[in-house]
Amino acid sequence: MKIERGRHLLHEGQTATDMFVLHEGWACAYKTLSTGRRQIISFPIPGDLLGLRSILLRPTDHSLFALTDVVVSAVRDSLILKALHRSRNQALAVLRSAARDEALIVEHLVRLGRRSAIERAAHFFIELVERLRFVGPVGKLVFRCPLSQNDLADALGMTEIHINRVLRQLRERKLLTLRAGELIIHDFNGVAKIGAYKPNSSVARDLSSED
Amino acid sequence: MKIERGRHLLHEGQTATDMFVLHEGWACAYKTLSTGRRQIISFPIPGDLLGLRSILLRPTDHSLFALTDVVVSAVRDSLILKALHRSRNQALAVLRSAARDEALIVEHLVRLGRRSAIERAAHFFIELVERLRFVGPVGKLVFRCPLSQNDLADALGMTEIHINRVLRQLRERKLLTLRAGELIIHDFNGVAKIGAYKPNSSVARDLSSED
DNA sequence: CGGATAGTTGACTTGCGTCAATCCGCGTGG
DNA sequence: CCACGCGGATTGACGCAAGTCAACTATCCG
Repeated sequence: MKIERGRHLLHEGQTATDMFVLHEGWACAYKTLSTGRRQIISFPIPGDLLGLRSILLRPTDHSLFALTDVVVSAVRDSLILKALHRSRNQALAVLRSAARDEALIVEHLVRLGRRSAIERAAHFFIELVERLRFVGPVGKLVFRCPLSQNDLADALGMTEIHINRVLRQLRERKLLTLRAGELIIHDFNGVAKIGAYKPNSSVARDLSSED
Repeated sequence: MKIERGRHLLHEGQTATDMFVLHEGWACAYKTLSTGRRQIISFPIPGDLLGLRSILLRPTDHSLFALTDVVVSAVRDSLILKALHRSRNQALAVLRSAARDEALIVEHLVRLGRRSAIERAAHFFIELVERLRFVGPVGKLVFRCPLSQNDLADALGMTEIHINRVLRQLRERKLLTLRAGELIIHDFNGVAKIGAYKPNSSVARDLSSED
């Protein structure tokens, strides 16, 4: 099932009947405040499960949005319920996936609460890179990263203008460059240091629980 | 099982074998940064399940700390696994509880990302009051609330000094008073307005899933 | 060429942090 | 009964990180 860039998979307040597995493309989960400001909760990437919470707690508290063209498969809620019943391993897999989501959200919360703008950005990019599973800590690393500065601002709790200044700093200090949808890490260790990044096992998807 | 004020139920990095049901008292879940700063993730209150994530993702990514003397019962991880297997309802109950936790954390994340200090505080207190289940939106409301200004600061992502100033403002504007472990809401609607609080169904514990 | 979308930059303002006292309530022991 | 110490709360002066406002530029695309 293809969804094109700029469309929603799920709207806040909606009563969802299915969740999604993301196969290709980038999405984000976000909430909107009554003032119109947006806070991005997470950026699911291919392989992630989206909207589990939305089928457990209805109506849903967040929106899901396609940042690029996206390929997903929808999973009907009744299927999840069946999976819970079927085998302990499947139930455990669902639960683990939820726990992993939560861990990522908690990490994001800590970023927002207790770090400066540049630390937040550095920490975020390192985590992102780790999630993309290119783990080599040394040398030049290049990734596709179609996030706009506006998206980053809404995720990292700052203004567009300020994330721009932060990115400039990171670029000038030869730490990383984000341009034209491409993220280049010039100095992994340098960025990790600014972000005070602690390697975290729950970031990587747990393969053992997939069947 | 009694735990006295100031003790930990769980340490970050530890490999937990059980989770807890909180019966009496107040606790908090937090993470520590390498700089020594602390970010409080949540304040579980009686009736809440603590540390589900810690038995699913090991070693655990957060600490659990008793803010007051606390009464809990420990639940061995094997029991949870059995519960998953036993009945679809029990599996669903565990999953719902996890989802509710996550919803609360997401709400907290949005607070930190996109609200000013006074908005964060106001929003936090309204949510707290709702969780304590005294729902009446009008009149004078009084609760036990043993959180120190330091705890609040670490939860709301600001300094002790600033939360003090914010509390003073809320007091002077006759909105709420926090003193000597007692929270008094003078003007519920006024506070809710500052916090731009949207009532949220997932805040209240879901009784239907308890058995 | 014009119009939309995203990124950049500068000047100015402000919310919140930092540093440094001081205060208050309370328990303990001389 | 008073002195002392301790943890938490309070206040003031000052500085800075990040927000706001307002252009301006680059790129793409029809």
